[in-house]
Amino acid sequence: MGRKGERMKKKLPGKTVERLSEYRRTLINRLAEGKEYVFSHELADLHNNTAVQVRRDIMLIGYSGVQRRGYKVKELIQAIGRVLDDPQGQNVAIVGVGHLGTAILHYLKGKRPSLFLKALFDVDEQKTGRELNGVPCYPVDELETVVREKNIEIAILTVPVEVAHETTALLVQAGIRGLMNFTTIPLDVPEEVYLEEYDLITSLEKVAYFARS
Amino acid sequence: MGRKGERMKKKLPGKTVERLSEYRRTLINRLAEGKEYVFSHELADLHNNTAVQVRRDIMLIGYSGVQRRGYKVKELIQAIGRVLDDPQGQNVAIVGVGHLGTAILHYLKGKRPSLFLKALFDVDEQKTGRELNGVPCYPVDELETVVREKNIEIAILTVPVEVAHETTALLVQAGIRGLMNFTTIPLDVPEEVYLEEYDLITSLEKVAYFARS
DNA sequence: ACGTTTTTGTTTAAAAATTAACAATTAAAT
DNA sequence: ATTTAATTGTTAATTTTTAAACAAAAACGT
Repeated sequence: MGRKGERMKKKLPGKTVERLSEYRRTLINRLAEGKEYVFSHELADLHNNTAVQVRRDIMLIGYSGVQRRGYKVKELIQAIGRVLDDPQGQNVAIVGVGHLGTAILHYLKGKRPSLFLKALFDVDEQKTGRELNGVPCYPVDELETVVREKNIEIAILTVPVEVAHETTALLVQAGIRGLMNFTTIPLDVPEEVYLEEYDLITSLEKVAYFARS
Repeated sequence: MGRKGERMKKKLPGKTVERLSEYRRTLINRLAEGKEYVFSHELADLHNNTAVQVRRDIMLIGYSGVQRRGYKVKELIQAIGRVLDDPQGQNVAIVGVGHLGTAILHYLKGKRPSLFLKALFDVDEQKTGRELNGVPCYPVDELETVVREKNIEIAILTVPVEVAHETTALLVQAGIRGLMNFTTIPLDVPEEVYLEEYDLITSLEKVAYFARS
């Protein structure tokens, strides 16, 4: 894959991507506070990691700070954006508008300018056929049509666990490219779909384990 | 720490703990379906990882399967429980009963027999002073008292981001041992408190990044 | 102007996690 | 009974991730 000479941005390590996303949010806050420069050790302290880690992450995206003054906040935000954000933006849907779906709907609203929350899906007729928090909600029956028409690349799966597998099949069928799974069972998707599993119970059990003496 | 001869279970790698938690849930389902044995490659297929990884994880908890027949489902569940679960159980609270807190409240209910959801906290007087889904809800003012009285070790933080830091300070003050942060800013806690950050936006940006070609 | 200090960028080393390799064992097949 | 195939347990190798080390550059103090 990727013949010699072919142009092809190399993907960053997953952990680095996560950290960059976190740095960016902190930086946006700092910028709003009028801070012009930031040192690697400042970012490190704010994120419970080391200055070296921060510098390395920033090095990987090809941005350079100025020695003895740190990184220029505004430029660094832009540099992270060039790597993390798609220039055309990416369309997102939330599938399953229960408590969790609703929470995410509110979280996301207006947070990331290059991620467009374009559709919600639910089976409850109370919810479909109208907008929730400014986003149109469709019946799951129309999922494939809507996903294709609106060119939705990414889905957040917050349906009840009983229908998780069948809903995933629908999404894959509709040509989704990325999937965040918040249900409590692992999913199976084709290789070309990027899957991120997030299991609440697992996280809690992990905290419980390490919180013990 | 840990003088020679002192009994002291060594902690497992975090990743292994996560996987064990996931295996266990799958195993519980398999047991309910009447399956008596399971092969490492079956578990692997269900969790998008390799048979070697599964065997290695199981090896680390000191359980042995029987060759050519796999692992005995019931025993493996118990073996995982001996490692992950506290014999006395651990008490948990959710701080912030918005959509996310409510979602977690419903998720958790009756899921893990050794994690006891003992209290909710909120500032909204509509919610406090009564039970929600069978769990008593207290005003945040009473946090320290209730946490100490009920011996709550673990807190799930689902408050609005603006009060995340101050609420964390309250929890630390009250002697919490583990903290799951669902707010969108990183927290700072003393070393003795185990902190797990889960950032929704970061996860979504990661999916967006890797979903791109 | 010149040395000192601070902070970056990058290389090298260390640690952690994953994967591969394979001997040992056991059930099933012949 | 003997062979064959399948699966575990564990060691070794690889890869990935994190941390350490340090030269180079730039602001600051004198």
